[in-house]
Amino acid sequence: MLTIADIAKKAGVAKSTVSRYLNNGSISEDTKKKIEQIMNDTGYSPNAFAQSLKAKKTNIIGTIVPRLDSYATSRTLIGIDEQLREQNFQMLVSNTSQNLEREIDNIYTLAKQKVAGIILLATQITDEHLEAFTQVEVPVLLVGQQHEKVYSLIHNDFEAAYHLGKYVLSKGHRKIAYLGVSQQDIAVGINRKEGFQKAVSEISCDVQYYEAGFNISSSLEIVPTIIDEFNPSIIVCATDNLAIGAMKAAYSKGMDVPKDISVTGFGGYEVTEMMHPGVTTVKFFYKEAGVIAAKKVLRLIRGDDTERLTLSNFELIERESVDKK
Amino acid sequence: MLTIADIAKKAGVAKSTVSRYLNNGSISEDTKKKIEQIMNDTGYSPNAFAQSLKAKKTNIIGTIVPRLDSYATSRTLIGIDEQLREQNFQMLVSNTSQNLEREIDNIYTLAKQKVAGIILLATQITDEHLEAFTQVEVPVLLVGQQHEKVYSLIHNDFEAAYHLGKYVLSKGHRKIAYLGVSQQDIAVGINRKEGFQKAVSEISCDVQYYEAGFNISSSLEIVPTIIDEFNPSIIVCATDNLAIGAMKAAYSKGMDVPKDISVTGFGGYEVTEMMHPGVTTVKFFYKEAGVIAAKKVLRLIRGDDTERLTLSNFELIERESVDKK
DNA sequence: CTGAAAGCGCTTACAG
DNA sequence: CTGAAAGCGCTTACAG
Repeated sequence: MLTIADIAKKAGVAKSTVSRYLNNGSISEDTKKKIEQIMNDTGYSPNAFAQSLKAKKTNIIGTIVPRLDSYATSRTLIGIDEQLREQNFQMLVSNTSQNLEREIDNIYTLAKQKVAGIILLATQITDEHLEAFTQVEVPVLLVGQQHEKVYSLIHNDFEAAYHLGKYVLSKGHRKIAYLGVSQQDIAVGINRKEGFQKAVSEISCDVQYYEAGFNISSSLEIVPTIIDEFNPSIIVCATDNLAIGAMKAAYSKGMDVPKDISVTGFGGYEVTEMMHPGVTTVKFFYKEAGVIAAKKVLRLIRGDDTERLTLSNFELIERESVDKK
Repeated sequence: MLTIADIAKKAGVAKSTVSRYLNNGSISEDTKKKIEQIMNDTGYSPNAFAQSLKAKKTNIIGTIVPRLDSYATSRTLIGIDEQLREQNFQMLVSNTSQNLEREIDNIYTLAKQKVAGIILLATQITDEHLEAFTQVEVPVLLVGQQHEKVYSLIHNDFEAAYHLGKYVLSKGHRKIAYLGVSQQDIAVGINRKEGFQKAVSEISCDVQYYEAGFNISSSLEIVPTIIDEFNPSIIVCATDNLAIGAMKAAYSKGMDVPKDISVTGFGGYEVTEMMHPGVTTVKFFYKEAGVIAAKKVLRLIRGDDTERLTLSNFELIERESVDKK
């Protein structure tokens, strides 16, 4: 393994000069060429530990995720990773298994590891979060949730839900069950619901609101009751998983989707396309959001200015799970 | 941020003594207690960069994955991460986006980063791989593929496929399409196929073999042709994704699964349960395999002996996508 | 533009 | 069992 001293000797200069070359300090064209030559010949690359020890920072971006086995998470990570790699940064992912406490811990741990920045795929922001953000002197970017005190990148949940609501109404549905999630989750629990509410408020119709957990089995449980008690013509679900569970539940009751009941999802998971019937849903661009997120932390790190809140786009995807009434 | 010098001063000992405490060298009960006390009071934790620079190794396990957005990958990573965390090791994941060259590069890069070990979620092992394994002086564990020269953990593809084949036959199917993948992939392309072949060789029946890529759309393309030309009573797919595509394709042709044609998957992805009908498949225990993998590299690192090849278990899950003939 | 020197926070022979 | 010193591979004022 070559060190900076080896390069310096070969080039006939001092270590500091080589270091300057590496850190784009001012050096003459001549020495620059000489060093460049040797770098190429030897394939030297600096020892990251030594760099970090001295410079007290790294080119690592810590990414904290609530879970690894989610389509949204995976795709977002791919986007982050790609962009970071391009800029010679490295992604370090830290999984919290939906444990909020571990999320807080991770913020401190990553900071201690001297990461250059932190991207948090957030579910909710507590006071402990805010405390941690101010304690650590590392730029933090929220993805998926927003908070006025922190730089955030969110999917346009409100607009998307409004859009989807209008679409559902345009299909003639007037007896609608909305299956949402806990309001602790601002983006999914509140923004989506409110966007939808705005849409249905603009026309006279019968809407009932229900709440489930985040997993498929949770909607599998509640949907039969919804059908028995309310018998809607459509179930609008706050996530694709909920929609998948709803469809499964409908089938179990011997109903056909969309003939007997329509269903919509939210998120645009790949699997919604592969189901039968395909699930009408709002698609978010997770990978693209990841790319934007990476660019945004990098700006934060470099001190370039960037907007407080960035909105990522959406697209309504019409498939077969919604019937015209 | 406290350094080892601060602790030493507070404890009235030399830095080397504190270092010995940290690295369980021999020190007296007395000084041990004193230092322990101060550690607790101050919440000191050593600078990982300095440690790595000196000790020339880390407590990081590099994990190379071909893709991030796969159920198998995600679940395996979760298992690895959990186990590593428990043992005070850290997981660094590196995504190659199915680029073999990047896979090789990553082996060298991780080694240069002084990771303590490497776990490779492998797809195929080339000579360049073997070359890299011997070059780097870091323990390497293969997961999902085996090679006689490398420590490996695989799912029991052959047995599982044999088992599934017997099951299909027991359901009365005698005109069977097997939809496999490239034989470059030993585990999925060869072992599964051969296990299945062994099963069908034990009884007289009509079997045709086909090959697709790894994604849903690939089977979506080929399955209509299979149905038109061969018209099997069942399509046995080498992966769940292929099965999902096959079902979608069947529906598109106006056929009902399982009434008109049966389908089986392989892998036990969560979504197979949520489809309608549920997909009969072989389930692998990815997360558990991840845990075992982590334990295994740790043994390798510590020089404890461990078996060359470890087999992870499977379970046949009967659902509704297979009809009795 | 360039070099010599100090120092980042650890670990590890070497003596005692 | 313990301490003083050297050194891991870099970076960064400080002089020139």
